[in-house]
Amino acid sequence: MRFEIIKKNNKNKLRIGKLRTSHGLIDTPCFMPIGTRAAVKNLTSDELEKIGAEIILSNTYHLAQRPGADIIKKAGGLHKFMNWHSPILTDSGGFQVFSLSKMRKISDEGVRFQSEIDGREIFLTPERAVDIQLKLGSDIIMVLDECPPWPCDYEYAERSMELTLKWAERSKKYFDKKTKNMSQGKRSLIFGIVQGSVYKDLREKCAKKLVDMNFDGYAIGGVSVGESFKDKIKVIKCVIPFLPENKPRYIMGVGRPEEIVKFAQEGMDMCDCVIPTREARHGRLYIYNKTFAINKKFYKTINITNSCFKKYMRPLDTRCGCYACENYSRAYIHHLLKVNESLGLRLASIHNIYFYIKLMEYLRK
RNA sequence: GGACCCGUGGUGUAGCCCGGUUAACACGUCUCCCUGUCACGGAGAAGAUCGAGGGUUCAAAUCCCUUCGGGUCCG
Repeated sequence: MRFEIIKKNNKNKLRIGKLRTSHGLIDTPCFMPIGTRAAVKNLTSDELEKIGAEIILSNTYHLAQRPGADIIKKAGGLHKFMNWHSPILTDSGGFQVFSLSKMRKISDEGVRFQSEIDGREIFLTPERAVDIQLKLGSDIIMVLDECPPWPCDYEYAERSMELTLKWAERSKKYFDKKTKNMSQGKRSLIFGIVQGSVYKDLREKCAKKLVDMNFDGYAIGGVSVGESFKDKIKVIKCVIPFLPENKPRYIMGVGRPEEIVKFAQEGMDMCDCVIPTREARHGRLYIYNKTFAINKKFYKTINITNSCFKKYMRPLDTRCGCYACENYSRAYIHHLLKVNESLGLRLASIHNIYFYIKLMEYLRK
């Protein structure tokens, strides 16, 4: 078994488990820091490891463009390339179908992007996306999907979901063919992605069909594109009953700490989000409140660039065990960000990722 | 002694020649936003009665005169 549930919470649907990948075990529920371009921005792999990150996420589209999958393959794979020895999940480029929607065209065959860097064409098909991810040496491969925008009318959502299903089928078929001779322990995992926007019947249909294809895990995509928290919960609640108990569930691209907690309590096992790293760079830092009560307001945020921290000589959080809090004051980090010193970005990122990683540890207790 | 240049938000400048609605821009300051990263990014706010005084004009940062401050060149 690649995924094992160790303990279930009797008050809610939270489940504590372990997922076995070709680069070791990860504890779930887990949060995956994002390293789109083979780096979690401003951090070394060593720092990430010390923070306690067990798995990171990287990106097919961006790496295919620069430096190119072949170069990473030549380097000995993404792990070796970036000196990260724990698992890596790679997103397929499906999110770029949404985020770079101005410069791409979708057809049944795949997605044609016009590079935002040099204008050249990048053609992703389900097969190519799998191929690239295999070259990268990804531990968890995501199928190419179309992440539809929000709001999204029913007709579009349906068409889009059907396309995502077709692509999922092609991806799985291609993946199976390419990996049939690999031993179970070495083989990457491949996850399907449930789409269908906020429409219950579409989500349901998509989930059922994907489960029939027998993926190693199932993701819920198409969230965190502008819809409300309630919509996200609604989607999760309608999808989960159709997902197998013994496979990991991944909610893509979320979220705020309180959202992650709720989703884990609904039975989600994995999540990822740019929030801790991006907001760190922009000065918003996460601080736990005195009593860690998971259902109440358990944290606050501060904007470290605010002038009130100019002379604040104590750490961001005196109870936090991160490198930034153990060694530096708010005033120092305030100063670094104000003068655009990259160390500021680094310390802020360390703190926020630590916050998220600790949150998952609390959840697993 | 003579000729000339420059004084505009905290800083650096544009606008002046050819006068016309709430004086523009960059940086700085302040605040907010960020959800499978086009992202050290984005949005907004505060802040100058244009060195001072007078004149011309319906109207002056803009034209004229005086004056103060800073600078350049010639003797």
